[in-house]
Amino acid sequence: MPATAFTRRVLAVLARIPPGRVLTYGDLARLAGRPGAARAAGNIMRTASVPGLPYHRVVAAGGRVGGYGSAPRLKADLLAAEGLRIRGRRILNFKERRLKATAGTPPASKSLN
DNA sequence: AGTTTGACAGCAC
DNA sequence: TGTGCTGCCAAAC
Repeated sequence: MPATAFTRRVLAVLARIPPGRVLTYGDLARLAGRPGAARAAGNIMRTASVPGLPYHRVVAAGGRVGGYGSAPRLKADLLAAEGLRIRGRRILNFKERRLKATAGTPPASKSLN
Protein backbone atom coordinates (compact mmCIF):
# COMPACT_ATOMS: atom_id res chain seq x y z
CA MET A 1 0.00 0.00 0.00
CA PRO A 2 1.12 3.51 -0.83
CA ALA A 3 2.37 5.50 2.11
CA THR A 4 0.41 8.66 1.35
CA ALA A 5 -2.83 9.73 -0.30
CA PHE A 6 -0.94 11.52 -3.02
CA THR A 7 0.98 8.40 -3.91
CA ARG A 8 -2.20 6.37 -3.91
CA ARG A 9 -3.88 8.87 -6.26
CA VAL A 10 -0.89 8.88 -8.58
CA LEU A 11 -0.98 5.10 -8.82
CA ALA A 12 -4.74 5.16 -9.33
CA VAL A 13 -4.41 7.51 -12.29
CA LEU A 14 -1.52 5.50 -13.64
CA ALA A 15 -3.57 2.34 -13.54
CA ARG A 16 -6.22 3.83 -15.81
CA ILE A 17 -3.94 4.90 -18.64
CA PRO A 18 -5.07 2.89 -21.67
CA PRO A 19 -2.52 0.95 -23.72
CA GLY A 20 -1.06 3.03 -26.51
CA ARG A 21 -1.64 6.25 -24.64
CA VAL A 22 0.76 8.18 -22.45
CA LEU A 23 0.77 10.85 -19.77
CA THR A 24 3.54 13.17 -18.69
CA TYR A 25 4.83 13.24 -15.13
CA GLY A 26 3.41 16.71 -14.86
CA ASP A 27 -0.02 15.58 -16.04
CA LEU A 28 0.08 12.70 -13.62
CA ALA A 29 0.89 14.98 -10.71
CA ARG A 30 -1.81 17.42 -11.75
CA LEU A 31 -4.42 14.67 -12.03
CA ALA A 32 -3.36 13.44 -8.62
CA GLY A 33 -4.05 16.86 -7.20
CA ARG A 34 -0.54 18.33 -6.93
CA PRO A 35 0.12 20.60 -9.91
CA GLY A 36 3.82 21.21 -10.28
CA ALA A 37 4.78 18.05 -8.46
CA ALA A 38 6.08 16.41 -11.61
CA ARG A 39 9.40 15.69 -10.01
CA ALA A 40 7.76 14.10 -7.00
CA ALA A 41 5.64 12.00 -9.36
CA GLY A 42 8.79 10.71 -10.98
CA ASN A 43 10.12 9.83 -7.58
CA ILE A 44 6.98 7.87 -6.87
CA MET A 45 7.36 5.97 -10.14
CA ARG A 46 10.90 5.18 -9.12
CA THR A 47 10.09 3.80 -5.68
CA ALA A 48 6.66 2.32 -6.37
CA SER A 49 6.31 -1.23 -5.13
CA VAL A 50 3.01 -2.01 -6.80
CA PRO A 51 3.45 -4.48 -9.67
CA GLY A 52 1.28 -4.67 -12.77
CA LEU A 53 1.03 -0.94 -13.37
CA PRO A 54 1.95 0.63 -16.74
CA TYR A 55 4.84 2.69 -15.44
CA HIS A 56 6.22 2.91 -18.97
CA ARG A 57 3.22 5.01 -20.05
CA VAL A 58 4.39 7.93 -17.99
CA VAL A 59 6.77 10.02 -20.05
CA ALA A 60 8.61 13.30 -19.75
CA ALA A 61 7.28 16.59 -21.11
CA GLY A 62 7.91 17.71 -24.67
CA GLY A 63 7.62 14.20 -26.00
CA ARG A 64 10.76 12.91 -24.35
CA VAL A 65 10.71 9.30 -23.24
CA GLY A 66 12.19 9.92 -19.84
CA GLY A 67 13.83 7.45 -17.52
CA TYR A 68 12.98 3.91 -16.58
CA GLY A 69 15.27 2.78 -13.82
CA SER A 70 18.28 1.08 -15.32
CA ALA A 71 16.51 0.14 -18.55
CA PRO A 72 15.31 3.29 -20.28
CA ARG A 73 15.57 1.49 -23.61
CA LEU A 74 13.07 -1.09 -22.48
CA LYS A 75 10.61 1.71 -21.85
CA ALA A 76 11.02 2.94 -25.41
CA ASP A 77 10.51 -0.61 -26.66
CA LEU A 78 7.35 -1.08 -24.65
CA LEU A 79 5.98 2.21 -25.95
CA ALA A 80 6.93 1.32 -29.50
CA ALA A 81 5.14 -2.00 -29.05
CA GLU A 82 2.01 -0.05 -28.20
CA GLY A 83 2.12 1.95 -31.39
CA LEU A 84 4.18 4.96 -30.46
CA ARG A 85 6.84 6.07 -32.92
CA ILE A 86 10.09 6.53 -31.10
CA ARG A 87 13.31 8.07 -32.30
CA GLY A 88 16.05 7.86 -29.75
CA ARG A 89 14.75 9.48 -26.60
CA ARG A 90 11.87 11.17 -28.33
CA ILE A 91 8.28 10.25 -29.07
CA LEU A 92 7.43 11.43 -32.58
CA ASN A 93 3.66 11.02 -32.35
CA PHE A 94 3.52 12.31 -28.82
CA LYS A 95 0.71 14.75 -29.49
CA GLU A 96 -1.47 12.00 -30.88
CA ARG A 97 -0.78 9.58 -28.08
CA ARG A 98 -0.85 11.93 -25.16
CA LEU A 99 -3.89 11.33 -23.01
CA LYS A 100 -5.67 14.58 -22.35
CA ALA A 101 -5.49 15.39 -18.65
CA THR A 102 -9.16 15.39 -17.76
CA ALA A 103 -9.30 15.72 -14.00
CA GLY A 104 -12.32 14.14 -12.40
CA THR A 105 -15.52 14.45 -14.44
CA PRO A 106 -15.18 15.39 -18.11
CA PRO A 107 -18.06 17.35 -19.77
CA ALA A 108 -18.58 14.33 -22.02
CA SER A 109 -18.33 16.24 -25.27
CA LYS A 110 -15.97 14.40 -27.55
CA SER A 111 -15.46 10.67 -27.68
CA LEU A 112 -12.11 9.94 -26.19
CA ASN A 113 -10.30 7.55 -28.49
C1' DA B 1 14.04 17.87 11.95
C1' DG B 2 17.35 19.45 8.32
C1' DT B 3 19.51 17.87 4.09
C1' DT B 4 19.92 15.37 -0.09
C1' DT B 5 17.91 13.07 -3.98
C1' DG B 6 15.84 12.44 -8.27
C1' DA B 7 12.04 7.96 -13.98
C1' DC B 8 10.57 16.29 -13.95
C1' DA B 9 9.05 21.11 -16.21
C1' DG B 10 10.21 25.21 -18.55
C1' DC B 11 13.18 28.56 -20.25
C1' DA B 12 17.65 30.70 -21.62
C1' DC B 13 21.56 29.91 -24.57
C1' DT C 1 18.61 20.01 -31.55
C1' DG C 2 21.00 19.83 -27.35
C1' DT C 3 22.79 21.37 -22.84
C1' DG C 4 22.46 23.76 -18.55
C1' DC C 5 20.13 26.20 -14.70
C1' DT C 6 16.33 27.20 -11.67
C1' DG C 7 12.00 26.04 -9.48
C1' DC C 8 9.20 22.39 -7.27
C1' DC C 9 7.70 18.41 -4.38
C1' DA C 10 7.38 14.12 -1.95
C1' DA C 11 10.54 10.54 -0.11
C1' DA C 12 14.59 8.79 1.52
C1' DC C 13 18.58 9.78 4.37
